[in-house]
Amino acid sequence: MEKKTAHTHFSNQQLAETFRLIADLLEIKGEVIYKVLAYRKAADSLEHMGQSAEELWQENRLGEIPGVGKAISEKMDELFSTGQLQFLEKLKAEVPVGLAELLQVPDVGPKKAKMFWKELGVTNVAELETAARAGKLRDLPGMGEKSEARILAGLEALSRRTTRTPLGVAWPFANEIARWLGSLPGVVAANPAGSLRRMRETVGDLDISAATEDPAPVMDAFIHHPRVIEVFAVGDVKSSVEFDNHLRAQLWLHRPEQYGTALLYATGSKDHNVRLREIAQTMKLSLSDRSFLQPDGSEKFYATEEEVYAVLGLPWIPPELREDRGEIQAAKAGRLPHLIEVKDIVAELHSHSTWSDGQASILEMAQAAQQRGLKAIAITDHSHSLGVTGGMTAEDIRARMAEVREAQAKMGDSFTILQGAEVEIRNDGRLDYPDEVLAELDVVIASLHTGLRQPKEQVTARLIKAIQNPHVDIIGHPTGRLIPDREGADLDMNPVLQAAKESGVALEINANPSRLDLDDIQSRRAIEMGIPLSINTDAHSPDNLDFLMYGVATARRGWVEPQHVINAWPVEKLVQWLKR
DNA sequence: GCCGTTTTCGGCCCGACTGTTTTCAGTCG
Repeated sequence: MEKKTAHTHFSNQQLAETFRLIADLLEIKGEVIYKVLAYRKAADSLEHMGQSAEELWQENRLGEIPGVGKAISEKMDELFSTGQLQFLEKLKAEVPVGLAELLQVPDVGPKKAKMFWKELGVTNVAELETAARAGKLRDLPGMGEKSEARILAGLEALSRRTTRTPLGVAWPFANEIARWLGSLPGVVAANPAGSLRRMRETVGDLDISAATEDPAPVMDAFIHHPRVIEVFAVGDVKSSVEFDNHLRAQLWLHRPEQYGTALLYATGSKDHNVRLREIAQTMKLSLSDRSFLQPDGSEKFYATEEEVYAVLGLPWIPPELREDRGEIQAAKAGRLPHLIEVKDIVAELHSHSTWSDGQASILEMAQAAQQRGLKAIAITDHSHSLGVTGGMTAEDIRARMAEVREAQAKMGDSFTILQGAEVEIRNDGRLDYPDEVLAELDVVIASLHTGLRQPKEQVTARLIKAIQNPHVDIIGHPTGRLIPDREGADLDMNPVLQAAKESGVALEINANPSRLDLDDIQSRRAIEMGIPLSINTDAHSPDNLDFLMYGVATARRGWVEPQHVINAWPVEKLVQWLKR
């Protein structure tokens, strides 16, 4: 059959946004909630699947997407074929589209949005603010002065809130709070939960769970933590605050004997939990955050997640896998991956010294790596065309070799320093050094730093040309994205992955929490294709080496095992691979 | 609107918190 050609291209992200908008407008209109949830579920699937919906559409395979049935398939078909969606246009004529953004305001949901629209003619956030300031909200049914003030505060928070918080900011802070909670009298356990525990690259609010027999003093201590600047809600089991760094956090308290179900519930993801509850239902059990409800109405409590999974006939599933991306089926079949861990990494293959924009000498970087238990480090300073970094010329590389040898002598035989460079991929896809210079290096990383906004065909061809250079070992931060500010290059990933597979080049998972590039989904596709990965910190100073945990976390979310990662191999095997 | 080795029709998670209420509605996770 002939392949279909799209009238208009839509990325999965764009499709997801379209269906989320439909869901919001339908909900405000008052459509049955399950129809609304169905659109949101389809949007989630589109966002989280590794494949492009447009490709599936071309092959008439849209129905394979979980949560996409006849109606939503037809809507995507119309979008690809015509660039339009009549259903949405009619919906917009019924419900002002600006009302959807009202749902972003804390304490404003579909019911209130509809009421503000019908009673006051409010159709967007700006009009809501005007109405609230004029004191018009307080007289509406179910509203009062307090509700009006909360919405005003919510509007202010909304204008202040930028984006989701990068993991690299949220993780250290949440753990500091959790450790502090754990040190309070009577607290048996305290953990970050939610997307933070699943190590998603960005997180919204922080979810923290703790176990104690005596919740009142713990809750009281929490809301009076010296860094808390606002308390939004406080109850016996749950409270919600904002810290002075503008991170918001919820604390859930549970009795220690219920902590297993509680932590599982709070960790999510929502979809993972839904699957677990479905399994429970087949066993005539009802799983909640507090217990398993038995058919006779009694409850059984479990203190650990391991016990909860065991009741369901499953092994414990690492939080990074809990995204409903096949982990439950794998657990059932006894085929969970043996996920890579930080301790599996033996070598850092992407680091910088004072020979380019790094802050430390080669020896200092090597010593810092050794202190962290590594057996080898590649010093991969920038090449000269990346002017801002003070990159090396070919002559600099030869001069640097002497310093590497000196540092190697001081480090002794138990630690290896590799000669490397992070070579710029120029605008035409050629590398910054001639082949004979590249041949002298142990490790060649090729990276894009400029021209990331080139058209898809051009930037993809450029990267593939670099992949095909026989001296290149690793592609550094392949897409060039920066979290949360900059989208990566508009790469066509299929041919890029295919080229990496054919050339046997490793793709990097850059562990810098502002990069995490490749991401979890792309990493999983790469290992499924048999492409080797390399997890590196891109350290510009000794303490940057501690970014490793974020790269490993991203790899774990991508189901990566140690054998997939070249710098988790024994050093001898790694060195041999580099010489291939 | 989606989905099905319990169903092609009838489910789809539900409890905590707040505010405005005299027993509940809306929001949130």
